[in-house]
Order: sequence, then structure tokens, then C-alpha cells
Amino acid sequence: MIADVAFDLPLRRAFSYLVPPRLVVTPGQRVRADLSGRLRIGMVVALRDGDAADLRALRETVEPAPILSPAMLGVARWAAVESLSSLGSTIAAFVPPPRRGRSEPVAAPPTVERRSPSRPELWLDLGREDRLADLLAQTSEPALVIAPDIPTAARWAERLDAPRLDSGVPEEARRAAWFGAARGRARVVVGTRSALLAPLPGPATLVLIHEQDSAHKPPGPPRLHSRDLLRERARVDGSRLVLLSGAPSVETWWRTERGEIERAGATPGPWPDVVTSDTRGVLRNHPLTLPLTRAIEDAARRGRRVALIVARGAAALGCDDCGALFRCPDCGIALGLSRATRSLDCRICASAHALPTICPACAGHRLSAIGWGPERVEASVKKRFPGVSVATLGATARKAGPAGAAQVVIGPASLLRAYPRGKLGAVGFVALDGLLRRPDFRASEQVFQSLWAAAEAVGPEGRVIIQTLLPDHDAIRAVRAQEQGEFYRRELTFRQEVGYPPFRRLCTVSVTGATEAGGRRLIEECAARLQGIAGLDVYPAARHGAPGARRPRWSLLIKGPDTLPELIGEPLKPYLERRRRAGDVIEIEMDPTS
DNA sequence: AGCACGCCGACT
DNA sequence: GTCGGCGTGCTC
Repeated sequence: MIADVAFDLPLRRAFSYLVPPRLVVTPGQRVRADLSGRLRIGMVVALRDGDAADLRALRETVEPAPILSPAMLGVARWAAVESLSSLGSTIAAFVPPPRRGRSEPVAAPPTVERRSPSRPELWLDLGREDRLADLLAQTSEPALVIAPDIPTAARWAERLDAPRLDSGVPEEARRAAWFGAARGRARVVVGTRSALLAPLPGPATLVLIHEQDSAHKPPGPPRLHSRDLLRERARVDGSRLVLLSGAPSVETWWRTERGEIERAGATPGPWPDVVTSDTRGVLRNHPLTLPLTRAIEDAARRGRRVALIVARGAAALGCDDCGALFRCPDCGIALGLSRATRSLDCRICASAHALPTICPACAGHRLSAIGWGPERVEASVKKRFPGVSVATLGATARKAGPAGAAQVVIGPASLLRAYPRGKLGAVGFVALDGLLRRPDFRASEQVFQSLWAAAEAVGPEGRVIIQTLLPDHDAIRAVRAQEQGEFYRRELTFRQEVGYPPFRRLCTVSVTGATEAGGRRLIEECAARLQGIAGLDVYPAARHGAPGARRPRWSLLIKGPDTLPELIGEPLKPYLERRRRAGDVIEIEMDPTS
């Protein structure tokens, strides 16, 4: 017997081994086998008869039983194809880490009778989280709840009294939850992305919290949104799929319009005031306009917490004499100013540069901060409200949760996740226009979702204050009026006109060159391989002409039909398997979010 | 992804 | 004359 084994490598093929007579293996089972001189862990993805004369033998099993059912292995295969990732790295992302040392007795994933698929549901209403808790308390079906991040998973696990499958709990507990789920020890389990293929003992309910959240498609293989994987899982095993979101992704809304997803509970409910505040002539000297200042005073007086939404790295350093902006010598983008570490940081290459004292362009000494990053806003708020406690949630304090007891919390829009409905007294968007102007076809959608999340988090008693020069923007009007349909209609019209998702699928190829000529050659070579494939639009490689950039960068946009991954997987294979060629690095991203 | 082999520069 | 840079190719 021959076993085909997929390893956590960027290779698009499996390796074949002889199954020694003393071992019994099944597809979905993890094994240890020698590969290029090392003992590595892989997963058996197929078994077959054949001539094993020149093959090496499997060394041992990691667990005595498979950890993925044939159906889940099939979903992993699908996910690998869809995301242009290798099967091995896809599997590695979706199984619990192996126990070191001796193997442990585990239950094989149960074979579940397949139900006829039901239509996925989208729950939009303000009471959706309570409704979910009720549903999971009442139903006798097993359920898997997927949260966008570890703190959210922790909150839901506590609320539902369910074991956790995410990496926020000790490895042993995580493994116990996984194998316990297979045995039906807990009816409801909670996890993050890594739990998407968790075994469940029967017809199940699959739940995705914050359906629209970009955290459901993090960096690293497989580049696939958890929502899409759950849709496939629900399709193959007939599970009920419930998507929770007050402001869903444009794609999901579109599917509800087409009848592919059932839309439940869009009825309006109590809603806060959503006000805009003109920043003309204000933002230069101070981050807070009068309405936002008053809202903070008011909330502080009532003992309510305020969140200020500020993009990370929104502050830069410029020269007052010649107007030059300090940029990353490698990447060419404006460096983020951090007074705390006395440095200028690049958010692309993460390089840190010492704070300069003179302008290299004109030798001027008058250097000053431009724009409002979290740090500058924090300093300014502390100065304006000496008696109020202020905390910044950034890269450093990310996991601190709701920032202890601080009355004013500052951070990116993603921090709103941490506050259930009505938990905040006010939310202020310090510089919404910076978020709206991002060169990203999803900028408007994401702003809409952030504003909607803010309105939900403050509840009907609170207020949302938006500092902007664009008070009539679609996203703002929609949230102010608590009216979603019109926003999605316009957004979908725009997407259709320009050929963006969900009407066409995208893939980007980007190259960071060691040299101008080498990088150019690599991206052109890649583009040439895609020429002439029916159904594709391959746009000319764009040179990212960041001023003064040392490493030249290019990117290439590919548009295609739903079958885009199948169309380009084979032609791009050499670039997917060898990401570095000489000093040039190539990166291929399926369904990019920007 | 690691890692081994393989061709061109400065040194005991 | 070697040590060693990384550039290319292979792993059942």
C-alpha cells in the first residue's frame, strides 16, 4: 500500500511512501515520515496500491486515528485550490498542533449522515447575538462558533460555557476540545479560524461571528475568508450556516439579493444620533472638534466610556521649511511617527529609523508632526482632559481587551469588536477622510461597516461623532438613517461597472525586486504566462513609484470569473512554489481585500 | 520551506 | 591554492 502525504510546504504535490505492514493508516491521519533528511509531520491525503519499490516507508503515526474526516479533507482540498495554496499548508492551518512525545489515544471523526443542504442565513438585527445564545441553548444539534479573533472567541466561549479550540488556551485544552468535539463531549465548541474543520458529531450548526471582519482572512496560507470555507463546509455536510453581522460584506449582501442566502431581521431598532463635524481648519492644531470634545465631557460626566477611532501610523514627520515628508528609503511611503520610541517606523517593511533633527533635503531644523496618529491623539486628549484616564490600544496593548478601566480608549476601528451593544457612551472618528481616501475598492464598504459597528456599540443613548469634510458620503448617510439597502445597491452598481467582486474575482501578483531590471523581468514573465487565457483580464504591471524607494516594486491585477483559481493555478505554479528568484520576491494573492 | 550542491571573489 | 558567498534544484 502507498500513502500520499501532504507536508506543510509551499509545494503543490504530495509525496508517496510505503505503508509498512505494522501501520494502519487512513486518509486524514497524521504521520511522521523522512523528507529530505528530516523527520517531518504530514497528513495522509490518499491511499493506493502500486509499486513501492523505490519508496521510503512511513515512520509512524502521530495519532492512532485520522483527525480529519474524508469530507473535511475534501473541504481542505477545495480551500487549497481556491486560495492557490498548497494542500499541506492549508491542512496545517486547520488542525490542532501535534502533541510532542508519545502519541495520544484519540477518537476518529465520526461519520455523519449528510443532510440535504439548507440555505445559509444572515442575521442582521440588533438582537442577533442574544438570539444566537438562545438558539444554541435550545437546540440539540452540535454547533461550531467561529470568532474573528481570540478575545472574541473567549467572550463567546464564556457566554456559551463552551470549550475553546483557539490558540488562546493551552495546547492540551485545545486538543482536548478538538478530540472531545469528535466524541460529542461538548455540544457547542468555539474557536477562531483554526477550528474551521473541527469534527462535529452529527448534523450541525456553523456560526460565523462578525461575518464582514477582515480578521477572517488573515495573512498566511490559505488566503481564504473563513466565511467562504464555512459555506463550502455547510454545502458538503448539509450543516446549517448562520452568519452574524450588522453590516455584512458586500458579497454576502449580494448573495441575499440573489436568494442564495436568507436575510433575517433587518428591522430597524433604537438607534443613536450619528453626527458629523466639519474639520476645516481644526485638524491642523487639534484632533478634536467641539462636538467631539463635548461628547467626551458628557460621557465622562455620566461615567460612560468613549472610543476614539484613529488609524495606526496616521502621523508622519515633515519639514516646515521645504515641506518634505520623511519616507522609508526602501519602500518610499511616509514613515509613521512614534514619539514614545523616538523613532520613525515603516509599516510596510517594519524598519525603524532614529528621529532626525534636521531635514536631509534642505537642512532645515523646523520639523513637525503631520496628521493624527494614536499617540498624538492620546497626548492631546490627556492635555485637554487631565482628569480622564486614556489608553491606546495598539500593537503593544492589542490583547489587553477593553483597555482596563480607561474612560477614553484610542485605537483602530477593529477595537469596536470588543464592545457589545450599548457598552460605549460615544465613538468619535477623528479623521474619517483618511479612511475614506484609502486607495482600495473596499474603503467605502469598510468605513460603512466601522460606522455601523460604532452605532451599535454606543446604543440608542450614545452618540457617534464623525469628523469629516464629506458629511454627505453614502456610508455616513446610510448609517445615520439606519438604512442599509441603498448603500449596498450603490456599492454593487459601482462594483459591477468597474468589474470588481462579487462580479469578477481578483488576484494580485506583486514583485519586490532586488534590481530594477530583474524585478521588471520577473513580473513581465509572470504576466506573459497569463496572456491568452480565455476569460482573464490581465492589467499591465504597475510600477509603484514611491519617491526614493530603494527596492522597486510592481504589481499586477488579474480579473477573472469564479473559476479564476483553476485558470491561473497551473500557469503560475512555478511562482507559487518558488517565491524568491535571485533577490526578487514574488507574492500571489487570491481574492485580495484591497 | 529547508538544505545540499555548485560555481566565482578575498584570505590563512 | 582554499573558505564561502548565495543561486538553483530537490525533497517520496
